Amino acid sequence: MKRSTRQRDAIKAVIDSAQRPLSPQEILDDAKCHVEGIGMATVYRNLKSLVESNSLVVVSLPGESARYESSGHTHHHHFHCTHCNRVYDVHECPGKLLELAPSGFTVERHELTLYGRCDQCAQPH
Amino acid sequence: MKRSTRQRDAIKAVIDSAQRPLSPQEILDDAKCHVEGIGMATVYRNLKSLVESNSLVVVSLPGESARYESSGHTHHHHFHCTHCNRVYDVHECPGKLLELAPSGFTVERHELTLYGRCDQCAQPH
DNA sequence: ATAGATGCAAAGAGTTTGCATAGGT
DNA sequence: ACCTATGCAAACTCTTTGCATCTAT
Repeated sequence: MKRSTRQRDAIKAVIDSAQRPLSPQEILDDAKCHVEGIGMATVYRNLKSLVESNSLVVVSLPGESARYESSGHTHHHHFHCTHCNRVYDVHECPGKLLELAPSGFTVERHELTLYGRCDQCAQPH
Repeated sequence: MKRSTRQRDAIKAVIDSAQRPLSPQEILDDAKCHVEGIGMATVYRNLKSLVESNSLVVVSLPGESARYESSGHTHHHHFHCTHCNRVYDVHECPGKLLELAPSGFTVERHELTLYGRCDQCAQPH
């Protein structure tokens, strides 16, 4: 039932080759290099179905709209550059988070977002 | 320059007396009990200025639109119960987050959200 | 009296949906 | 040939802004 189209292939290719989670707009811009004329509605529709089929995961950061990255990545967090607004993967994890919650609470999952400047936006002097 | 109006006072009162961060819609609904006819634009305008004057802080959780709570709380994180959907404050903090980012990156701030079951929703059986 | 604040409605920004057509199988 | 996927535009939701009016000082 899932057909292979140039648009869908381009969207997957763009996300799979990205080193960081991409916004729908970034995906559209990159996909246009592969398929001229591709529209935003197609991006959104494919993102939705690719998430449903577990090919992609949604990256939700506080106060941000959704970004998307390939599934199958190991547990990681994100670094949000306050200057260029790009989001990077952070593979380190503080761990020991189970103990942070009040007693009686069970921690199943956690999300950590770091904010600051990425290497390309290092603080000017 | 900042005048005291019934609308602004109502908005502050609603947030200050809340036990949890409130969405703009919740704030509007509650404020209508104090000032009939108050509009959403007034809520947004006041939220913005109250945040700028540090009377309120924005609570951003992944995938959620902004909520607002009184400022003056110390640094804390949030526990989001996956069962009852309530959000609790978590005052513990893992610390040592500066070292998690890739080299060349500067960490200025962080947000941590824990997901699981709160004490009232403890795993059945 | 004056300048900031309000309510309404319209404008934006981001995302979703309806519909006719293109295109995979 | 069939039926899904696409592109466009309109619809929707959330938030912001323009403007005439109101109101706290």
